[in-house]
Amino acid sequence: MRITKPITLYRDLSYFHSLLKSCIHGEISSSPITIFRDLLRSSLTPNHFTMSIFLQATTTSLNSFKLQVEQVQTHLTKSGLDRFVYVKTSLLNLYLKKGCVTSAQMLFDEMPERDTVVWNALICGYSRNGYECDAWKLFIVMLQQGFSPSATTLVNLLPFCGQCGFVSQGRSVHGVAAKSGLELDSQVKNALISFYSKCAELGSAEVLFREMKDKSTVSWNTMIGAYSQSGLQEEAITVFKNMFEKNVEISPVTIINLLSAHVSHEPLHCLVVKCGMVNDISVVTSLVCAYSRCGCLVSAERLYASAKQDSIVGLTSIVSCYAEKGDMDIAVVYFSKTRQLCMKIDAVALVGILHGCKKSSHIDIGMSLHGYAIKSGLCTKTLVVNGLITMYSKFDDVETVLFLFEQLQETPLISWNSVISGCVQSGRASTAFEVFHQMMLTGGLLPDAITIASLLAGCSQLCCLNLGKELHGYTLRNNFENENFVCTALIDMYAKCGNEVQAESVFKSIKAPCTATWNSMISGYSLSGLQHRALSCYLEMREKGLKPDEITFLGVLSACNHGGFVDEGKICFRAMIKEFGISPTLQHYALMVGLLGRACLFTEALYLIWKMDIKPDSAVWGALLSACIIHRELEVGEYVARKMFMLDYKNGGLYVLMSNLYATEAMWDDVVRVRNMMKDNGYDGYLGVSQI
DNA sequence: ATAGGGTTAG
Repeated sequence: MRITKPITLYRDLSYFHSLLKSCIHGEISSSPITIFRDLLRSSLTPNHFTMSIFLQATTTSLNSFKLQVEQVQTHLTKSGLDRFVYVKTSLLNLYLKKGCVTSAQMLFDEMPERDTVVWNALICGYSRNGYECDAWKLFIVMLQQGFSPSATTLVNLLPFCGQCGFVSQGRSVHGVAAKSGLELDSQVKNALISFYSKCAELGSAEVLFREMKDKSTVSWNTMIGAYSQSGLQEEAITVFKNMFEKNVEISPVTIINLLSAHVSHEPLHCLVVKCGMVNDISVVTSLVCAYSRCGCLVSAERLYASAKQDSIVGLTSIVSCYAEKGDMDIAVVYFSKTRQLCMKIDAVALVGILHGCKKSSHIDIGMSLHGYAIKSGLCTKTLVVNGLITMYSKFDDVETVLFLFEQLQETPLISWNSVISGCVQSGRASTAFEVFHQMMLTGGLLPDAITIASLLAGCSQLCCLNLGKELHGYTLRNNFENENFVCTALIDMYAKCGNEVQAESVFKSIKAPCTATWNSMISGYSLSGLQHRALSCYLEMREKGLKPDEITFLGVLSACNHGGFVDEGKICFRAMIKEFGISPTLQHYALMVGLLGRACLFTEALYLIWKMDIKPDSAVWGALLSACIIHRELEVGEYVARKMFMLDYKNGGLYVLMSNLYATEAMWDDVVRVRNMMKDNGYDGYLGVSQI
């Protein structure tokens, strides 16, 4: 029989130190607090070294509380261990990690001596907690007090200089780097490349990158990211190819940056599998986003489900995609999942789902999301308020839009733009102009292409040619003439204000019009009664190799409708479905039915309606009914009227149309019957109100 | 040090 001797561990300070170090590297799951308590229970006394490692371990672990930090500080003061600079630095880092900026600042102010590491820690902590200006001021004080910055100092400063648009500050960091020789440091160089690319100085970034001799994976990634953020996909791919040829190791960030440059995701997915990155949550999340962005929601959801970890970003991209499509039921299910998983919903996640509240049937979801925004405190974020403004303008609730806007703490241009376009879209163009006037008086902001495009849409609505011309002048003075949205709005404005010649001259001045611009010209011609020109414009567009979309066909079909071009209309309608894969909307059907009906092709029109894969609305039936009245087609007319009555008995126009039809046939009894029906239902035909 | 989800436009 063998007796096993119990193993007794020799537990000295270095044993506890190595345990705590394992916590920092995430090698063991036990909490640093537990280890520290064990240490105190043994007869050992922690020294300054123990405290420093313990504090670092606490900073990395997620489950420590403010109360415990204060206990630690008391312990340090009592034992006198806080006289060591690096122990205090560790404590400072802990405070900053927990967001206790004021405590950290107090600690810093009380320090009798400081080294570069402490300065760096506070600069970094300020910028991480959103106090970028204070970080910058602290850097100045540091220089004034004669401390030399280290590479870490500069590397801490450059990211927020890039993100917050501190262009001149970032340039002076470059100056400091050049003077001190820190420019040679590869981390500083990478940070500089990133800074310049964020400040739209891609040229400077390229020069730095080209001159760099010791390019690391991070340097290559940074350059790929720089091109991707500027929308230069080809250049991003070229950098990646070079990187690959030079056998530079790729990292998850390489893949993420390529995905955000909208590089085709299938080959990248293969690469991810090959390189064994399938367990990297950031890479998988980016792939989920790429799949949902291109509408492959099934793949996105499957991939998301396969991930080992949940992520708010991946879920948000799926939610946003469903919301965008208008599938609010599914979007809400996924959004609730986020909450069930106890994930912290942030501004981006909330805006993603808000974006989907477009129809009046979504008003309840929208309002409860607004309630959630208030409760969670997210309502203070400009991003969220902008999202709410857009949502309420889709509900035509201009009063709430203006109320929300007034509550904003800061009003960047994008918020003004949201309100202005919101008012226009709600049919309140004159309010939009009032808001714009206020912006010019108070904001110190200048309108951009988006402001102008929204205001031009307002001019179209009000038929206000003079204002439109003024805006046209502004676009010429400010070189907006190449902005697609502005050009399109200009053409639309001139056409709707009856100035077809100007609309055409704007169109002809554009070097490479996009589909939307062609669309506005086609509809413009059709609106001005130039149906033949509308059709030739459509043909010209196709000759140029541009792909028509569903808006194009609205213009084309309405031209055919007004011109009575039945054959052309049929050809275009077929081309739209067969050649371009566009499913007709209710508006397309209404135009097509009207066209057939007016050509007396009642059977064909009825067949088209019966074959529709969506439920015809009163506009579709109404188009046929109008044709019946023109051609005194009583039989079809009565059938259509019954359909319309079942669909919407409140439609006053229906009764008027029907009584007119009976009147043309001198069927006076029926005229009286319809008029009585109208009175009984309380719709007396006076529902329509003219604006002019 | 590099990174993924987002608000305004015809």
